[in-house]
Amino acid sequence: MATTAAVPDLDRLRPAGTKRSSKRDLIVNVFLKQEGHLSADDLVALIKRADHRISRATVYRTLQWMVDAGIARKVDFGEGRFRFEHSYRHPRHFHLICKTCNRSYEFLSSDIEALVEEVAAARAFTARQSVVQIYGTCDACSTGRVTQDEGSNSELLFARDALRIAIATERSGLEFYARGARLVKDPRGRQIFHKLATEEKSHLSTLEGRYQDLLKQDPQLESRPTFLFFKGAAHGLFAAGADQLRRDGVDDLEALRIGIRCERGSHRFFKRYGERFEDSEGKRIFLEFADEEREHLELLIREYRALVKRQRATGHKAAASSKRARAGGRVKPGARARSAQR
Amino acid sequence: MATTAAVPDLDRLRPAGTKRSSKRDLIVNVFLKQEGHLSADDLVALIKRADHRISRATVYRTLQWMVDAGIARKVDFGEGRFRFEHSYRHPRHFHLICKTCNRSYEFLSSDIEALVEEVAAARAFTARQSVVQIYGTCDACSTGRVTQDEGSNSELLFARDALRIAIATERSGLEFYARGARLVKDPRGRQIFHKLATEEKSHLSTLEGRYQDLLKQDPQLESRPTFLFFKGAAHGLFAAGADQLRRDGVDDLEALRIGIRCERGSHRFFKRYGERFEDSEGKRIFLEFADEEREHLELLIREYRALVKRQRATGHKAAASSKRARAGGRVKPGARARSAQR
DNA sequence: CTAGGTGCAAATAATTTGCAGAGGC
DNA sequence: GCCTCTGCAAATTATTTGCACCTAG
Repeated sequence: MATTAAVPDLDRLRPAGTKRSSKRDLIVNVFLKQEGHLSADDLVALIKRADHRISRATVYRTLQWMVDAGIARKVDFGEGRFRFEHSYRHPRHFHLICKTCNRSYEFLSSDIEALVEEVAAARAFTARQSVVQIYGTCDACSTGRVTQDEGSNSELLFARDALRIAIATERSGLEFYARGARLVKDPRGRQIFHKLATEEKSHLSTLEGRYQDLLKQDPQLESRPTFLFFKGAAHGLFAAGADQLRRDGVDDLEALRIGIRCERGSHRFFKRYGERFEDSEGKRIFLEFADEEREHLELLIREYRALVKRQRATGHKAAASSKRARAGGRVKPGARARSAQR
Repeated sequence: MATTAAVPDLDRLRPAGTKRSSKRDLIVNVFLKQEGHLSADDLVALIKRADHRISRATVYRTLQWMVDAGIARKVDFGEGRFRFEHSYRHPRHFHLICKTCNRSYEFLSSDIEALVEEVAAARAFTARQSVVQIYGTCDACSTGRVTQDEGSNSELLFARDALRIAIATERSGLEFYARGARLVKDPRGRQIFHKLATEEKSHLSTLEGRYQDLLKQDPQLESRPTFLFFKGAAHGLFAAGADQLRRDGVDDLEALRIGIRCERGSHRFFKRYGERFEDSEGKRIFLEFADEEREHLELLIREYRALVKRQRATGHKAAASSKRARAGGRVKPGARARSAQR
């Protein structure tokens, strides 16, 4: 309910050449105050209660208008009629649809999205949108337990899960740098890892603070079911990196390269992932996190170059590392642009 | 077209208490001779051509009848009306839907299915069926190239891809046993691995022969796009096992245990996977493969026990291995029953 | 004043149904 | 002969539209 309770003042994002009207305003407001997936008929019934002189046709026309304005999204659950859900600040998602009670639940899975993209690519198909619907029986219906408050808007859930993912990544990053600081022998190299571990720790506490703030907005937020399913890329990256650090024969340059690889992957992932959403808190979280990862990346690259230079000056291992030095150099800040792509 | 061209004589799988009728037979035959996704109206048009005295209502009634009989499946591409596709010997699948030409393409992704199951489980939702639709523009429409012969029924494609997966798994199994035969020091242990490598090799050639037979049914079969997308479980199993073999300190018992783990995982996967399909060649391929894996599994377990016994008799490493011996023993043939669950 | 916005009733579109006659077993 | 199948026309359901009138900018 709290979702878009306050009509986004962006109510004026209305389609060009469109006039304001009190009836439409009423319909839009009633729609926004509801949650879930309303059929045109549900909405007509609600509207009639508020003002029975508003006609069915107007409701249909307004629904279409809302879809054009980006306030509503038309969804088809195979019932032979359409339903409408909030679209403003409400990320596109997938659905679990209970055939017993006809309620529907939302979720997002970046893992599924990634596979869908792969399939489309394999068939040279340009995917514009995808629909994933799981039909069956919901928990409430199969256990007969009370209808949980499932309410909670997905904007909040999305932000919560985005933060959880960012935090998990940050933690494994911290673990990576902490281990690096222990394993690297060269005092200078150790110092770099130390510095980055400190950085990560501070980011981590920022993120955790933010997570706590979010929880304040809804006391039960933490206990609500997962909305964003995700195992992808970034999670495993630092863990894998940490494993690599443990292998013997890892010199300081190599350790830095591993760090660069991790940060680059992480940055790309979050950037790309954040970009696919409509304006929302979750989107912002991903993009800001991507930025922080980029800063680490740049820091690592600077240190890497400095180290290469120093070693070259000393003639130390210079020959053995020069090829790789160039490989690391490829990842200069300018690479940012490329990261939006695939 | 060739799909179900010959009306499956199983035409008599018609719903109980139902009589035969020449009109219905006609409609069913016309439907089966078509391919793709027909709307009720498309079918009416086709029927009218053959016998214009058949009414629209009868076509609708027959469509419902075919759905009940398992000959047709009702699908919804969000067009505001339903379409119907073959269901007999035609595995459930997902769709790529071109908004430009309105054609739709089929695919199956066990990877997506697995994720969908995970999501459902996380939400305590009992999934009965799931829909995955990718909307966009198909290759033909975006490149303007000729309409490929896409025809080819999915029964064949499914069988082809099932075989490819089985072959790939068999290959990696072969690789695993071959490596085992090289690495294991104990002559007896080496012999076991050798034997299994030989087994795998013979299975492999059986599967490859079968693959060749399949190709004969459709000269272009091999070049058609992937129908079944799959990276899952079994692929990586043996590869991971092979890696483990390379670690030092792997004694013969340990090597056998690794083999057991691989075969068990592989067996479970194929069994479970085969079971989720309707009767089809692909289903059979998966289930037969699961059986072969089970035989290997049993063989390995027998050898494992024999080895444990021998070592115990010699007093060799007996103490160190006894705990693990029991762990291995858990996997007795009776475990077959359990593998269907999960 | 003029281009939207709205109500009402009629029009579509896809699909279903009641009923009387036709046909399979 | 009984019960299902069929045609036809009318009914239903979800949604759209034509048209005359209303109202914001």
